[in-house]
Amino acid sequence: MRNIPVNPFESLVAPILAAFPELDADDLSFGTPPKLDMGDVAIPMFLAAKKLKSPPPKLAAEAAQKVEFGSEVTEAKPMGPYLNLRLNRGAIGRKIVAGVLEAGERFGSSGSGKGTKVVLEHTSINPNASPHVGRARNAMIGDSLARLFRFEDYDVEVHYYVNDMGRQIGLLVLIADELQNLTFDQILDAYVAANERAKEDEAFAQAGYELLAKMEQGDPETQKRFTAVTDLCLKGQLEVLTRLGGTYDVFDHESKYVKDARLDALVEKLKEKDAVFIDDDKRLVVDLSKIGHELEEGRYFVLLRGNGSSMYGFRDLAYTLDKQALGADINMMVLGEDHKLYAQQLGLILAAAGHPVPEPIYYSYILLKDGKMSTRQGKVVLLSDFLDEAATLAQERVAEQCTDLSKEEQQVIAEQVAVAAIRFSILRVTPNKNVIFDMEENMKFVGDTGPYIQYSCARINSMMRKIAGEVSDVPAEKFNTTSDAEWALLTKIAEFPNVVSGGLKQRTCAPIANYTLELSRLFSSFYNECPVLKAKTESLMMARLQICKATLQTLTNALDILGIEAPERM
RNA sequence: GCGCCCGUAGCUCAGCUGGAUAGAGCGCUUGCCUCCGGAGCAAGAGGCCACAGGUUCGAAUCCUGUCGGGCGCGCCA
Repeated sequence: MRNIPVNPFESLVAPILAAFPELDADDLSFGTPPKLDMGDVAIPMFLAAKKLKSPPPKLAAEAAQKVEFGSEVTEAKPMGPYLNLRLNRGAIGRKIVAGVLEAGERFGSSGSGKGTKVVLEHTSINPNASPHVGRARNAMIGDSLARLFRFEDYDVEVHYYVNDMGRQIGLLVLIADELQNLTFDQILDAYVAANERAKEDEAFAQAGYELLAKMEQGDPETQKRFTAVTDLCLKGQLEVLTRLGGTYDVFDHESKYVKDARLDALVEKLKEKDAVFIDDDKRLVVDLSKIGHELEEGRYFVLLRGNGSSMYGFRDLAYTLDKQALGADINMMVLGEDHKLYAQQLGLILAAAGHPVPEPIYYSYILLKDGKMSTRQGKVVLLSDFLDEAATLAQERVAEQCTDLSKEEQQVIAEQVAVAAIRFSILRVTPNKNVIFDMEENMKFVGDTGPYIQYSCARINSMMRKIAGEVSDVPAEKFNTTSDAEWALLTKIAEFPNVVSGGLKQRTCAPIANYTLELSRLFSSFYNECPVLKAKTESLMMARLQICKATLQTLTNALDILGIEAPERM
């Protein structure tokens, strides 16, 4: 299918350039005035004024006089530094609707990612407990980013790094042996207990290290025991993450990267720069100050323990090289803010050894109203708990609203509402800000929420169900949509491609989430002010139905990027 | 102590590649279901955009400092 660039104001460019030959298209942009009574579209004159060395207000006045706009412009007047135009809204609106409906599910994508491969690693939760919403922020950000890049035709491969190594897993394995038939629900308690005990029980802690050493040496029996525990965890975690709509292409196990010939070469490169040494405890340590790290804090990076076993970072380097061997053009990973220094350190090492440096996407922690989450104090919101409770509440609403649907159908919808609530509340916040998560607020489904967006979609679907036949994708020549509510909605729809490209550039879906809110609000106003099925004329009804269809298409495309499904009824 | 991120309405957040009168939601006050789905709409109250300087014709947006919060800083992953 063809990508339709919807730039409804394109036809206004040529007349301006004709009047001012010194300018080119890049000097012009189109925006919405703060109030619609100031004009339908505003053209800021700052850039053009700079080029022509004339004050913006003077240029705006001059342009209003000089430019010969065609029939699409009914009035041009300068307002300060802006040239505000009043337009033939029907003609421009028709272009917008036609563009959206022709592009369909591709509307918003410019397809610029075609032929570009992306490897994106995200989630990678330690196998120790059911994920809470804080951990899940990684999964939601990562999954939506994958969807965003795929929407733009990038070839995206999602990787999940399974931390099936390390001392803590060793301890967990020991505890698991004692308890027998460990279940996923018991793992967190077991994990906490194991770490507590290791603090007091020297022999137990030592046994953990020994087990880890055997694991590294490749002892098959030990590997089996580790795998049994980590698989149990991963399976349980994935069950919850899948409920959220997350998908993963490849699972990489940390234990695969204990020994890697490429690391020897990497260490050699560091030696050439005099950046590695063996310390008094026989550890292999990188001195990052030799390869660009300026501060004393975080200067040293340990690769191998005194007994020769590898540290997490050492394995991670091997893993990174392995991912790079896949030949992706873009290598991204979603990391918590606590990994910032660590990722920088890895980056320095990779760069010093002549390897490319992956691109990190950072996010900050989710806080609760009364402070930080604490697994040990039980001050957490488990993702599965939120989804269960939210789905129960949604189910009650759906049962009232959709009495003719089966219980199973109602449950499917309720689950979609619950997922929308959590994904939207997390995704709409800028990733590098802390979010304060309020369980109750997020359970109300009112106001600036995912369910509100879904509700807009359900209303449109409801109208579509009531009419006989299909709504044509080709608007009639006569497209008499002139009200402010219609115009505001249409221009917002036309913004979508820019929102997508902005998100791609900034590597975040937050602007897309906020866009769906703005669009839904404008739709609700339109819906309230403009009768659709009861419009005064047949042609007006059709035009409005087409606006509704274009709105639904845009919302659907945006929600798809966010990983939120829009049920036809709710 | 040092480094990175953040500070916008009572609360939760938009807006930040500098541009018109700083926007939503929740909560509070008022209207609106004999009208396409009230998970909604319309209106009101509520802001020294943390504070202090600077750059600019113009700063919530850029720079510096202060204060407040989050995160990190050599055998955890």
